[in-house]
Amino acid sequence: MLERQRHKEIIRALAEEKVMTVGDIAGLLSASEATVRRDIRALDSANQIRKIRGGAEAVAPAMGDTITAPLFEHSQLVNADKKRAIARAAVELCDDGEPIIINGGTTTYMMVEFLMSKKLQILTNSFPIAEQLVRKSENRIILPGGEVYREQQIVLSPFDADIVQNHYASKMFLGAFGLGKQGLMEADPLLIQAEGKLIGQAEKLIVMVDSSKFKSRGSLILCPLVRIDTVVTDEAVEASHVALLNNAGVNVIIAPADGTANAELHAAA
Amino acid sequence: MLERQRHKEIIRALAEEKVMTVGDIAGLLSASEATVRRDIRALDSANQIRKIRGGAEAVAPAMGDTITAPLFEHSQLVNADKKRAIARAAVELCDDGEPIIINGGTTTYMMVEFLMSKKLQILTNSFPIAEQLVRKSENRIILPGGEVYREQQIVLSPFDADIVQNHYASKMFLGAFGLGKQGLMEADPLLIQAEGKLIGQAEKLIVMVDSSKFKSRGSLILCPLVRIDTVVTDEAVEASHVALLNNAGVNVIIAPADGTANAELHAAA
DNA sequence: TGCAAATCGATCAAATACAATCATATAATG
DNA sequence: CATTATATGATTGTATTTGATCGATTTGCA
Repeated sequence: MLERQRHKEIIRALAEEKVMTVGDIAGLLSASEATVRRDIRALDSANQIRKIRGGAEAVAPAMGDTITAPLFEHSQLVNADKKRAIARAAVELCDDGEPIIINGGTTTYMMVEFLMSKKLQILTNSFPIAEQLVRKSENRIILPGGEVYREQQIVLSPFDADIVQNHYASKMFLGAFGLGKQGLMEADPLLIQAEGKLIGQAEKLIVMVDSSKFKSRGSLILCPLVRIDTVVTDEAVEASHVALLNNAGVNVIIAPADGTANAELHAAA
Repeated sequence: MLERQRHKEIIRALAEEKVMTVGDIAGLLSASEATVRRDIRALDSANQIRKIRGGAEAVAPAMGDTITAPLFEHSQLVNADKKRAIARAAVELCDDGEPIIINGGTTTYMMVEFLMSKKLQILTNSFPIAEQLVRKSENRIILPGGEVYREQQIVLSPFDADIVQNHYASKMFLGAFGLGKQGLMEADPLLIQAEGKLIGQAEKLIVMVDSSKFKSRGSLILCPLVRIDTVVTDEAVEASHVALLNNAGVNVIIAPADGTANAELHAAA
């Protein structure tokens, strides 16, 4: 049977059964389990079905149209591989059930892929992150109140009284425009405002920056280095930058490019 | 049996039984108690059910216009044509630029289609409404802070301090579980709280109920009839119900079934 | 209050499912 | 026809899940 036929049949069968085991599907298609696993993986990455342990399930039919429109444009493609590796390493720092905060941005958005199988309590101002995780994961999602800004894709309110004040997390993940000895730099005043609100509600700050961010500078200082607990970056980072961070008491995790090996930890002095 | 199947089955069973022991669930699933405990813990941390000593209970005895997830698709089909007509008539009441509030629910969700071409300032606790309008319209979308409840598809917070306090709207649109001379009825205490928060921030209440809602009753009174400014319903509504509402000072708009003709206004006495 | 029964979480061994790899079969290409 | 590319199925080692057991904790009842 052709691959295309199998895919169609799997989707059709799942529309009825909702959930099927690998064995069930293999029997239905008269194909080996290995092939079925490959089909499931392919259909899952195409968002046609959802891969679960033991088999597959139909994608949760939401109220409206199924949405797969691009959430971000260009900047997501810049250093995408590195950002993905960084995101993977960052998610590995989380334990199930842990309350975390995720600030909006293209780098942190890459975490979604790895958060799917987690069960965390996630407070995020990122509308796309919330959207994906509400639909496709079992994480508890908490949103701050405010207006949804389309350009930045974040939820932000100019008011102080917000339920964010009632939440506390062990870790907060955030990207940045630049990172240097002055601290964490940002360029967009709106983002500064959004991040500032959340930073106070987390114990440890985990900054996710690809190595190019050590060069670029933002005009606005978000927080000093000492406030940062860990920086997750990629292999291309210079040793001097790692040393700078370590001296400021910041741990540095270098995410492996291929994602197979373990992340390398450079503990602060 | 697959983990996901068990989870689904547990949620489904709890929707009926409200509360079950670990042993009951283990028997139902033909699984060991250890496994059931693990499932309960997982579903509890995902906020799908609540873990209690000895077993588990449903997280909310939710019914009414805001509906539990599995029923959501189906209930959207119940009276879909009427709900769509009602939604169209409701949206026609809005002028561009106007600040409005939309409460979550299947009836109000039908407004999305007609809101696409509008440019309103919309405060809504409905996650799917926000999702659609953020992506496909130019309306300004404002969300209250809180957790996203998957069953009800709404954003809700147990805390009082919320940016909702800083917003005011000329109109609030909401569905209901029932509507009678006692007032607007709802079934879920949590929803009462959520709706109550929003109701205080709006000048005029516009209730959207198909004619079947005049029969059904909720156990909880959300607000008295006099608080309601307008009721939008369908052609099948009985004259006595219209009279009842008019006598209480409530305007009644009857949405035409085909949507071509104009809505018919029965002004209050 | 104190005791017994029930429930819970942690731990561990067995069962199961997984991804990766390799060999074979099938199809496409020159 | 030979060769390359692709798809399939089997195998292997690893990771996850499951169910049983045991001590700790909580609950119900006297």
